[in-house]
Amino acid sequence: MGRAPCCSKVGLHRGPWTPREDTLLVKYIQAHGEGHWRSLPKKAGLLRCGKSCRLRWMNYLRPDIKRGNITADEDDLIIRLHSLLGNRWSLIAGRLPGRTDNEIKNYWNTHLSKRLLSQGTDPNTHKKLPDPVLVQVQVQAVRKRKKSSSGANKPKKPPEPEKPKIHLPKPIRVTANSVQCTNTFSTVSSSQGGGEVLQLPWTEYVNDDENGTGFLTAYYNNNDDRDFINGSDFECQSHHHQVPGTEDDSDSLDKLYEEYLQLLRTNEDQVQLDSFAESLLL
DNA sequence: AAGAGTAGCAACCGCGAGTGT
DNA sequence: AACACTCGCGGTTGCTACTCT
Repeated sequence: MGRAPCCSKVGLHRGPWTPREDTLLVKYIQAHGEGHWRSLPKKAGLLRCGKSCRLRWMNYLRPDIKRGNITADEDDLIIRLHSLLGNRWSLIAGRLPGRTDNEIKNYWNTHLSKRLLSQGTDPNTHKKLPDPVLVQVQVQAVRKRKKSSSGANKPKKPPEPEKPKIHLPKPIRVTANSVQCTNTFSTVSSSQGGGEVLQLPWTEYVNDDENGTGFLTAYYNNNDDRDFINGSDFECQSHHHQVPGTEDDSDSLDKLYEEYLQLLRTNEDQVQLDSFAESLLL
């Protein structure tokens, strides 16, 4: 990506993680816990730098992550928190259980900032844009609409109403039918041959199921450390479950949201809002 | 059907803060 | 006080899928 590597990475893997690498990482963290990222790759048998391992774990493999389907409430909360906190994604993420800073940052950059712009709001300051800028933004939006509707001969799909985008985890480059998985893992005993089964929050390689929800299940056994590139190495099990520790997520979201609304209703005083923002920082 | 353009997002990077020696 | 090391954060990049022409 154009920059010199931050540390010596001779012989280290880069780019997308393979299922095998994920499995190794998850297994290691299950056994030894998080932390000591520097030494972790070596101990876990990974040819990755510690940073990469940490990132992968934090943004993708952690059991309490919920991915996709950012709700309208969450949308609103993100916008409000951003107006208070700015680009402090980790703080914002901390107020959205199961969401990662990276996901929120991406979601902001690709959706919310554009939406605010189109509504005539500066996504950085959350203030109304000055008219000339607003006009420019609107003109651009109109151009874009014209452009996208100009090939109007063929029957087109109806214009999508600000679609609530469903974020599926990015698929790994293995060809197979996809299914959306929730995100957790757990180790259960296998009914097939007594090997250990590691359930990963993976979303690909597995056959569709009508709910679009399932686990990727990677089979392990002690003397067969498979390379999971081959999709046939997986078995998908459908599960519907509560992500651990999130059963009152909506509650806490609601509470926070209510708290904020209350402040807005009862007091326009910036000092109060600031102190609310301060409290979020703690 | 094919190429060009765009959107989405996982992963990378540098930097700064915190901590230990 | 100075240095080394680790970790976490926010900005950026590049790959892939999708859409348009």
